[in-house]
Amino acid sequence: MLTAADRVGQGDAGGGNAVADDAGFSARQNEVIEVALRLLVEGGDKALTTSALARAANCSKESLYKWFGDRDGLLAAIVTHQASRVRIIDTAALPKTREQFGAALRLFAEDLLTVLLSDTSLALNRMCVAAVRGEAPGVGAVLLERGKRRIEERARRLLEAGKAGGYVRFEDARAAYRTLYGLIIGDLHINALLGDQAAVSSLSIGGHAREAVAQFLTLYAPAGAGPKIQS
Amino acid sequence: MLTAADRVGQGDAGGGNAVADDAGFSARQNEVIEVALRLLVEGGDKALTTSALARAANCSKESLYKWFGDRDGLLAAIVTHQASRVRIIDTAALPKTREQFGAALRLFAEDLLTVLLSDTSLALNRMCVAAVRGEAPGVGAVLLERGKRRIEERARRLLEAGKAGGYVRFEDARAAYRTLYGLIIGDLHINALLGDQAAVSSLSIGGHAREAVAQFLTLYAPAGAGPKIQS
DNA sequence: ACCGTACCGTACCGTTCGGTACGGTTTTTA
DNA sequence: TAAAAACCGTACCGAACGGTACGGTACGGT
Repeated sequence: MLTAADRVGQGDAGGGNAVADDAGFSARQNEVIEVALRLLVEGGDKALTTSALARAANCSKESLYKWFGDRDGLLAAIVTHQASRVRIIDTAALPKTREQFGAALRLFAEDLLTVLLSDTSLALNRMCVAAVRGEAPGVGAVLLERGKRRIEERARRLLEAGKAGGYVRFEDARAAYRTLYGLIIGDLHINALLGDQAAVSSLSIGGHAREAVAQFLTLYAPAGAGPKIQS
Repeated sequence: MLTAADRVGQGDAGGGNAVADDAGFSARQNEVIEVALRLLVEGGDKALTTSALARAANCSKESLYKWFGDRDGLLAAIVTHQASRVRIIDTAALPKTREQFGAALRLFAEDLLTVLLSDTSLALNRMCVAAVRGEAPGVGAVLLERGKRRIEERARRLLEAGKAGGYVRFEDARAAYRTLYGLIIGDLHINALLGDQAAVSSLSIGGHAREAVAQFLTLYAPAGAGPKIQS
């Protein structure tokens, strides 16, 4: 028996000639997935019914079940699709100077804020959070693995580069990343997830990112450097 | 017409003699609410159906609807009830020394971690997050107002006391609180909400709280003090 | 011209849920 | 003690959802 996660990316297995994208879905399937994502953003988890999706995307429910297996498979497909869209700007050019390192951190902070507070990400996170049932992994694991983990990897590489260059000092990379994440996000994400729009609307992404990175550099400054005051 | 939020606390309006607690619910109603909370923790949002609750709590569905109006009213009642349970240890004795201030911050950090990562809080937050529908405030607003806001108030008073005592320095109390929250929680909360149990299980509450508070004190140390190295 | 495949639109089925109604029983009140 | 209110257990209803089945259509291959 295939689980929903296993089924992801196995659509169009009948031998058609459609080309699959990176995530393994045909063009038509991606169209449907994007309509599903739109429904999800507009009306939340409850609005994304198979009937509503078939109507909005001009496809048949039978096709939905052939492509995605069941509703959970559809949800997993949406998460996978969106995770492949959020291209991680893998700064192949690792920072060579302290200024480049700070700039790379600020860029990461701005990207993280922009993505996490976007309507799309919020709707997706709400869906995955709601799908967690006790011990079952569910769709939330897919989002964790294909979304957050990859973002964390990017930051970890950046932090290691900063450590190698002597710009920051830390022992536990996991703890350092958690601190960086906390300084950038704070309680913004959970407030936004709970529907508090005021917290998000009155926020300067650039300014907040700069402040958070300055705080991080202060905390993880090498022993020799004096305390850096945030600009 | 009453909204779900308006109805909260108006149970037992028929003239019974039952005594209402702080949140406005009778003893019997609190029994039912706690059973509902247990169902929610065990099986998630989907498991908390009116029929299941009536069966588990040995009450009739008719009583449920008389007490709470509709399902949303029941959910709001659960949130209100739990928020009133999490008594904020209002440290009436504000810190008089730097050590007391640090200890109070550490206690706050431990309380915050313990509460936010508890099964009950996670289930409640999952429910409220899932209940957010676009522009409608929903139950999430109740949790924000009666839960998070009050915790934030406690921390804000603590921070102001620290500022008055000269232990910390900041301009924007909101920003300072967000930093403190971020240092304490990091990405632990969202990971736990998404079902990642590994991130939570391998965590020493006390140690992490101490570290986060040390970082906060480093960042917000008054200008005169030298950089404090975390113990 | 014929076939296989993929697909659409619609209808349909079994289940479940929120919400209501009713008879019988317990508890409160006078 | 008797009326009245609250309550329980069960049954019931309409609606909506996940999932399936079927007839009809477009299209590329042979």
